Amino acid sequence: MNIYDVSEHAGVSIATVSRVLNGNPNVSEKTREKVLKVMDELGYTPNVFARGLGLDTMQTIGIMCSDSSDPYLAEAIYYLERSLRSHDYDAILCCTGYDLDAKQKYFELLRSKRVDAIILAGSKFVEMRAKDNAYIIDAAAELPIMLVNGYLEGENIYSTVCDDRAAMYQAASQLIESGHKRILYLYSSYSYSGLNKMDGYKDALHSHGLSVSDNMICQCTKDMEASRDLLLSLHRQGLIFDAVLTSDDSLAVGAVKYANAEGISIPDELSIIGYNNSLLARCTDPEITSIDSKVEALCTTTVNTLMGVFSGVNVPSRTTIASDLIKRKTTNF
Amino acid sequence: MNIYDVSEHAGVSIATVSRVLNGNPNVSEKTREKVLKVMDELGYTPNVFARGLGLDTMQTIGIMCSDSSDPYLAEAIYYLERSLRSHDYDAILCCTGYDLDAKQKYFELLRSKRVDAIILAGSKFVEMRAKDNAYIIDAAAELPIMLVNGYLEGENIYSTVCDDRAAMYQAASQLIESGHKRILYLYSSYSYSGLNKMDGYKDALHSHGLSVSDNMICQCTKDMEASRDLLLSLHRQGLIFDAVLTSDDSLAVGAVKYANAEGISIPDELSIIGYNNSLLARCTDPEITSIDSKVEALCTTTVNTLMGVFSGVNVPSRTTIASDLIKRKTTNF
DNA sequence: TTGTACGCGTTATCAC
DNA sequence: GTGATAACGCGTACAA
Repeated sequence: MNIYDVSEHAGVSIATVSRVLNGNPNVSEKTREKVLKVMDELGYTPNVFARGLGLDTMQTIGIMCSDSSDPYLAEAIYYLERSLRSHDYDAILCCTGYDLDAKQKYFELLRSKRVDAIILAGSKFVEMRAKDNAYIIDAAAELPIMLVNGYLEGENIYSTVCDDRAAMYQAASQLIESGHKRILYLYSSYSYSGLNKMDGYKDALHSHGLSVSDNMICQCTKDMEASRDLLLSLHRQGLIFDAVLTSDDSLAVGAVKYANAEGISIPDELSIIGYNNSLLARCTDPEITSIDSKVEALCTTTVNTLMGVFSGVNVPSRTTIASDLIKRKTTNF
Repeated sequence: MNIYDVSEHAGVSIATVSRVLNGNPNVSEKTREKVLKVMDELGYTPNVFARGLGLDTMQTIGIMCSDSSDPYLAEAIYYLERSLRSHDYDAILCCTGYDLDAKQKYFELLRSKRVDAIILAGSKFVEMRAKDNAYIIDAAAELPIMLVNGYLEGENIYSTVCDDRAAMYQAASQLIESGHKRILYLYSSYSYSGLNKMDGYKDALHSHGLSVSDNMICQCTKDMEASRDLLLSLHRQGLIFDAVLTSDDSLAVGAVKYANAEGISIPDELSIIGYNNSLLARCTDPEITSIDSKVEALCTTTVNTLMGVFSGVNVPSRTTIASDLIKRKTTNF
């Protein structure tokens, strides 16, 4: 079943069928109706492979993410897919894990599939060493690269980020201004976003005349049990803290578990702030005050920017979206 | 950069280049090396669109799911993608929502993209009325349809399901045997899986000589706040229950919140069992005993079955995977 | 307004 | 072991 069958049954040429198919106005109403009728009768569907070959596009975008089962990334992928589809683009998903070699391998794989663009979802795709990002910058010569919550400078590379630094600055400041003096900072990675968050925390302490001490900044696997255990052990080692600020909700959940386990009252004795405002923040008792990093806005903006790139509009290479602090029961403000 | 360029530079015909590309043994070692060298020098990558047109496949599978941000489905999609990719297949994601018309529309869309198979992830794709599933059964004449945790009978349709009925039967039985007499059943939908779960609950009561009463079976939006509020209102209306069995972890989280809010002691006064053993079950205090529906096994089995279908092996049209009860702190066994 | 003919880059079927 | 050539199905100049 192809365009020739349709043309034959309708008694017109394939060019006319193609015109009808693509809404070309240079077809008489009568012919159009005849062709549409035949298409319907034959149950004709254009062959996307042939179309792709001719136009050199299948209207498909590659989405890379380290782990789509992570609540934050799962949401991002959901919004990206929905948004892309509303623009008639398909999304090929590719979960890469965290290994640089694997990321590069999958990146090349997607390129070989001739996707129209690659979206790197999450902050795990920008490496510390510049040379490790060269493969992205090089590829951008051939197709647009979109970063969701990551920043990389380069021609044809577009970043949409949440203002993590400001978000953390604000959160830490509110903690300080509500009387907290010893804020423990818990983070899980040194990504672009991770570093910004930490800077926000440090800046807030500085601005308020507090000193930043290394033992109040702790790295922890992004896992609630790991976070709980780390806090338990720090507490037993005698570390004093009256607030925990975390780079991810899962770490904050661990903090709530720690407090509940030790009979520490929240927020009277300990305040806790999470990040991402995911489902997790609403699971615990008390529910967690969390920074909303605006995933949906981040994703739709990314897709809108990409559509701008496709249509040749001049779009910003970097868009920053402000976050919100969602106040719940783990803080006293 | 195409096969002609390579053939020209290597001084061979395109047929030979194609043979080298596809590992055809009828090429002399010398020629092969020469061609490979040229390919490397020119940075040649075969055009997947052209290949797709010729072979009528792009090695792509469509994955449909109602909402990929749901923790359970997000995990499923992760495992499906990973497993498909390990077999050199791409995954096109399509989030459909819950509306039947939309599901049908996207189903046809994926078919028009000529994917090699469609995976329906989650139990939301089998409708109560048989005629509403006709579109799936019809499509199966042309491509394999795989259901993950849903069952539909039909030629070229393959289902991989968790034994929800047995899982619920076991969970309810354990509650009864540990002294519970009034088990409230909370569910969110009438899907294939949803009905099986409910049957398991009812069967367990019957087997243990307890009567099933309608007011102990409550439907609730799949949302923890909705669940908490429903239980609060039931409680205040005077309904007595000593256990809550739920069709989803989010409902169980709501039950924990309800108990914590009312000062009801878990598990002494109230036992709670969730479903899916998702992240959510580990967020609360106390952590929730939950039925592990074995998503990973479900997904890898689905993909393995699909590969069997592709290779013409005789595969079962239905595979059932046993679940596990993961005991935590909301039950006293 | 409509039709012809070619290009897109493969794979596969022949001949040699 | 290798090469010429025909599909594959569409879009689109260009011609009519």
